[in-house]
Amino acid sequence: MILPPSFYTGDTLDVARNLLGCRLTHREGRNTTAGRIVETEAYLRQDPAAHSFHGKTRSNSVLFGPPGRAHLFFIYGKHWCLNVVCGEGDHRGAVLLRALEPLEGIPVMQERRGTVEKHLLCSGPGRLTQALAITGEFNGAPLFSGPLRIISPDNMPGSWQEHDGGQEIVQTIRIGISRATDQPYRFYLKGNPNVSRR
DNA sequence: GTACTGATTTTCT
DNA sequence: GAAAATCAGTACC
Repeated sequence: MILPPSFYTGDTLDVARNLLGCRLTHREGRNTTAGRIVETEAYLRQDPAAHSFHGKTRSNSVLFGPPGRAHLFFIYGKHWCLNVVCGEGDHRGAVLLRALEPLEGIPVMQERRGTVEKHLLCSGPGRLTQALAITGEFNGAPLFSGPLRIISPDNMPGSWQEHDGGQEIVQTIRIGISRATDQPYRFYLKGNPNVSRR
């Protein structure tokens, strides 16, 4: 089932954890690409590392809008990164999708990424957007309707953490930031080869 | 396998 | 003008 808007109004850290195991799909005619989310990072409202920390600007305005939408930002002159807006009011935050396990449209991903190695297709925030062809045009797009969607795991909702037969979740510090580096807001599925870094 | 470095552009702490 | 939630290539173990 498609994750409903209400899923995203929860606590940002819970959303980051519960997104693990869910499926991100991009449907574009015959080129559907999809992957299972295996790594996320949470960025809270009062978080010096968050892009929203210094207030609303032109590029981050989506972070101040309704939850359940995509926020795309361009970084280091090359890469698009995909945030999921979540929380409500003062608790609003964002979840950065950092890595997927490729599931659908793998040949298309290989072509877009310029490699056939499965573990290099979506193992990083810039890599997964390139593999699924997600760019700035999706900034503000909903994740519960339209071409971009996040689907819950196939079995019972509420059992994300068990759905892989006791799949363990690792919680640790975030990557690639220079502020609030000691906060354990990164989550990934233990042992998954598609995680960007151990 | 890890470690270092350059690329390239958008944004505004 | 500097910084940025990154990646790919190269060097070396």
